[in-house]
Amino acid sequence: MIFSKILNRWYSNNKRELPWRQTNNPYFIWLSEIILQQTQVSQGLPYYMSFIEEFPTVFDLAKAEESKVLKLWQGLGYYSRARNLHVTAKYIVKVLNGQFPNNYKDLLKLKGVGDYTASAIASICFNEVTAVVDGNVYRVLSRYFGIDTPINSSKGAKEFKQLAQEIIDQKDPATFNQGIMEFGATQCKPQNPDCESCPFQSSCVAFDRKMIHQLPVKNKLNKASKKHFNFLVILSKDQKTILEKRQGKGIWQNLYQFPLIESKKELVHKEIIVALKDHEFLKGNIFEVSLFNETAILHKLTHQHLFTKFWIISVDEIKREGISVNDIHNYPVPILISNFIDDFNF
DNA sequence: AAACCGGGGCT
DNA sequence: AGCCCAGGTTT
Repeated sequence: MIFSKILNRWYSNNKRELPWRQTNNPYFIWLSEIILQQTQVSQGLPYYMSFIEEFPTVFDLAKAEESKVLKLWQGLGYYSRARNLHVTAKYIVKVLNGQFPNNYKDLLKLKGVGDYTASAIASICFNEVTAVVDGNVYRVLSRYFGIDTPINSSKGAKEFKQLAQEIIDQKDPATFNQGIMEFGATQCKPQNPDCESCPFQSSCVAFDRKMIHQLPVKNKLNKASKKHFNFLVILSKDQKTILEKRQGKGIWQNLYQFPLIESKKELVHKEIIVALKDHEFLKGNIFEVSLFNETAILHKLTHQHLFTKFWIISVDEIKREGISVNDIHNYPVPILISNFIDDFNF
């Protein structure tokens, strides 16, 4: 029996009921696909619910302030997704009169939409025969066909895209695409795949050769670098503090944080005092410094390990523009900062 | 082609 | 500690 036939049957018996599977509206499908990039359903689902409630249409999203979009995205990570989501919403409203692109080629022009997302929207919403290749599809195809090309190489990307395009169901690409991803997510899992009850077992190359655990092949990634973050939590007698908006290229762009001193080595109390003397908003000011967490908090990102200390700095008054500590919850902040705000009991 | 970009969950 | 995840953009 052909691949897509078995897959279709498996999917109709095993698919999860998810909110974005109740619709073909490209706005909702686009939103769900952006949220689910690099993100598991369990993590993304509550964010999807918040977004469709707050922004029921692309017009509502386009009207919003970026900081509000980032606030709603807070904790989900890869914040360029949220910034691009907002940029694209405004583009669709202002340039395309609210009309969503209805084919792969035009979808690909949207910021934040690459090959995977364009294929997903084009197939699910418009029945276009374009195969999706996400982490699940890589895994399923590499195992089923016994392909050991590294999936995180440009050669692998081409090879698997072409293969997926060859076996996709021409009549129902939407079900095929969603089915193969769902199959990878819940049955042909990275660890402990359920081969015993798998409908593909008899024709799966990796199962036949006992190679399930060796596939897919992935090139090694670089090790995470280590950095030390010292956040300056400035508190004045009139209950004000300072938050700064992160500018530039690096992580957490356009999110807010306490003033930061970054260093390659761990800093102790004495060194912080020295560094503070030069700080513009403390120069000539009398202040006291205490350390909130004696041992640094380790915040792990994919490419960076951040050893973090929060320094509590008491001053009489904040000369520079400060914010009331009561308003601190309104700003979009990295989860690292958000956790501190909760622990500190602002 | 390689680097960069979060955070949570599992083993 | 290492690996995984419903990828895309920048360099």
